[in-house]
Amino acid sequence: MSANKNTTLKVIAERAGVSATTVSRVLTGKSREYRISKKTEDLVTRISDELNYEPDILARSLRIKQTFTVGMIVPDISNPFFASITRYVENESRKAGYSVIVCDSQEDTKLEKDAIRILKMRKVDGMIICPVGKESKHISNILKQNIPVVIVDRYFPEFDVPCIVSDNYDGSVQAVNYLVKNGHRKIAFIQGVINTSVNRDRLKGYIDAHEMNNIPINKSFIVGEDFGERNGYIGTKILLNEPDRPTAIFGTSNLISIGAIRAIKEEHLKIPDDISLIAFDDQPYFDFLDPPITSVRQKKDDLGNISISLLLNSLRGNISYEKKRIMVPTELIVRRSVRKI
Amino acid sequence: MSANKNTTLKVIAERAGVSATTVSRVLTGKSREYRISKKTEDLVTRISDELNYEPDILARSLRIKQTFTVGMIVPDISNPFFASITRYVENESRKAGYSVIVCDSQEDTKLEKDAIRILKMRKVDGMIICPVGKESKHISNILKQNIPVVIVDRYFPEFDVPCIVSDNYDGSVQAVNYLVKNGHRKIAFIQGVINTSVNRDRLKGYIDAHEMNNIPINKSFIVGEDFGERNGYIGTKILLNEPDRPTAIFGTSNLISIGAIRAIKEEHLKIPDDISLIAFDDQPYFDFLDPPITSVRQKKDDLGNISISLLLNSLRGNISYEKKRIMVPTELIVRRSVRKI
DNA sequence: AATTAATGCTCAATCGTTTGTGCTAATTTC
DNA sequence: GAAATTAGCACAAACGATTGAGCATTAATT
Repeated sequence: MSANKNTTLKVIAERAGVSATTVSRVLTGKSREYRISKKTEDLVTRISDELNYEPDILARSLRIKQTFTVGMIVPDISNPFFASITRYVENESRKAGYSVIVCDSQEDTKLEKDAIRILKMRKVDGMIICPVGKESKHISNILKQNIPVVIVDRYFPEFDVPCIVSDNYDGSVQAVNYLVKNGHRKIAFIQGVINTSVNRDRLKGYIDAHEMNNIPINKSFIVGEDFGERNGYIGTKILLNEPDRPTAIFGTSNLISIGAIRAIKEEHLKIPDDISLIAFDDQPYFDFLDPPITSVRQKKDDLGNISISLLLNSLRGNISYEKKRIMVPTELIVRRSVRKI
Repeated sequence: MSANKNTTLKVIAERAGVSATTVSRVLTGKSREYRISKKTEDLVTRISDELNYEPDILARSLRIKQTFTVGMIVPDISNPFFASITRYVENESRKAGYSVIVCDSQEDTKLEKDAIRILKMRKVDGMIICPVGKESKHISNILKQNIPVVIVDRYFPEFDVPCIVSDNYDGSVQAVNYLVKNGHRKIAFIQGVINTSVNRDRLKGYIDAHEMNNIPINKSFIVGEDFGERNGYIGTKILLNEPDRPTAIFGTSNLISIGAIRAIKEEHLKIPDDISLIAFDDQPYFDFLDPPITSVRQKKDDLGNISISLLLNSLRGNISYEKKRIMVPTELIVRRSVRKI
């Protein structure tokens, strides 16, 4: 009925009248290799089934130096972006026989370091990290210890490790181009955590798109310092009180954009009549906001699935562990938050 | 520098010229108890520090039958409701020295059973389960094996186990009362997964509030069968095409309500002019929807924090492990999706 | 001075697997 | 019919920690 708490190899061995070694070999599918007779094999498997045997995973892990667990570190699990990625990672891991230990770094490098220490202590077979992104040394240290790691979302150009990232540059270019096409030339940029790859790439896209369109950059239009709602709110407040107010705001995260909407409402302005808004990282509810928000969609399913399958591959020893950067395309979802001027 | 991969008790023991036993006792703080001299104690701790010793948690767990891990099962980690709860659970667990293994049951009882099997196999010290809620036997089985469990969100009245739930009944009563106060008498109810406690309690609140206000129940106003967006959409479509259309819709989850909004827009109706809407489970962005949605807020922080601290308490052997149901109050957040008629 | 008590530690078993090596009996080979 | 294979398994040592019991040595007691 219920799994017997104390069925060990030894118990099965006794009942079958063989050694624990033999039982182990049968149950790990090594009967052929070690010439266990069909008869004993059947006997052992039968008894094992009857007793509902489940190997003690701790003992096994201790011996074989594999835990069949992967560690996942995210800056904020309650952010739908990371929650979605986590979901795909968990699903695929389970199918492959791995469990996922989740750590939330709360956008804090210190906690991230701690999480890495803990995951190493727990002997995870590999890690998927969505790094805070401000520092990288503690992450390159993992590599030196030969623990497979996959980086998602924010990457570090300076060292070789598989990274799965959205095409942030292109998404940013698309967004700005779209604004320009609609007549905007005064486009503000509310950035996220400075010195993260994500922010750098989006900023570069913003700048390059301006150049491509021969529009000078107004430095006071670039504000902000993290990906949170509050930052979007504050940034927007500042922008709206510029003497030369922008005609459009590009909020580089879903939360930043929500904060921007709050500030805009507070100033009794209308989107898009008084000011246009474009967001990064599309959310299901963007369709139902007032007005529906035009945004750059990131493919969270691909980010999650690619990263976990890359990790699993390298865990299985497939040398196809290419130390490459994988770009997942972004897509502009046009709704009604941008006005033609 | 980096944690030495192979510092074991034995290594320290050799360097210190003592036995592994002594080292173990020193490092687990049992020097006094086993009369280890201050001198050896200092020596051992010094060497341990120098070598950056971290105990092998697998070996230790194997021996002491504790893993310092807790399992967390949720129906959908990408649902902000569960993601938030998970966040609090993870934070508190880490502070207490526990790690969290997260499993996503995808609202599927079969996967939930599987998750339980896996977590047991991994010898988690305890579990926090947000059950799918349609079946309970597999959960009561865990209890029989004396694994501490805390249930969150959806509970089972039939057996004794700590449950942390929102006051769904009261939230529902508040919502209906508010609608009635605004002149509504034809109130539709789009329900979630039938036969879950959450749904039963919300439905009962809906019904009782009708009774309290002497309003008869119209059975065709009760539709739906799960907590998803699609269900909200379909339910609303049906309701809007009733001959005797309701004047207000009560969507019993955030996703259901989003689906309702989609259907209402599709039918070219206006909230709240043509139809009023009230949602269960407030979301940060509800404030920015068109119009801002009135909703019943659940305190996810309390749900998460109470459940993990209850579990940790019982893990620490505090007999205060009361097999009780803990109700977390809900709160009506009035915005502008309900019209006075 | 002999006995008792306290001090400071070690031995060896144990947790449940896995694995290299070795051993016996049956079978094949020449 | 002796030697060489092969089949079929068991022994015992890991993995790295914890723990009850025990053993010297020194100090205290009578």
